[in-house]
Amino acid sequence: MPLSFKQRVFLCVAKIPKGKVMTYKGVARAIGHPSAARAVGNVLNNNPHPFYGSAKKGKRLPCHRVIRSDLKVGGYSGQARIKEQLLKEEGVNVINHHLDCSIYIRS
DNA sequence: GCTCTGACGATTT
DNA sequence: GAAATCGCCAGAG
Repeated sequence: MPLSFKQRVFLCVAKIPKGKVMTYKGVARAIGHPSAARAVGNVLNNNPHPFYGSAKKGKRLPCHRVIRSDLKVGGYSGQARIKEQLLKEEGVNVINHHLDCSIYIRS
């Protein structure tokens, strides 16, 4: 049985290396649904393993590394501020509320 | 099976 | 360049 849409999103986001970010569109295309960027956002919203609240274990999902195609931070369960902070901590340059285009992975 | 929602995307104003 | 509008897809009720 093929993995669910949310499972694919989960795995794809988990593969994003530290210090790099991926767009919702990129993730959507990576899992075979180029126009399902919105659905990807839904999955992350329902993501059971938030990054900022996890102590250890590999079950954490670095959803903060997923940004909008506009290079904007996007949302984060109502705490977009935390997301931006985490990105900065990982070496991502945020310029005028826009993320550095040189660290964004295009598939 | 239909309708509403949403951490989006691209285009137009 | 920013804001508003329409279109998009997968989940939940």
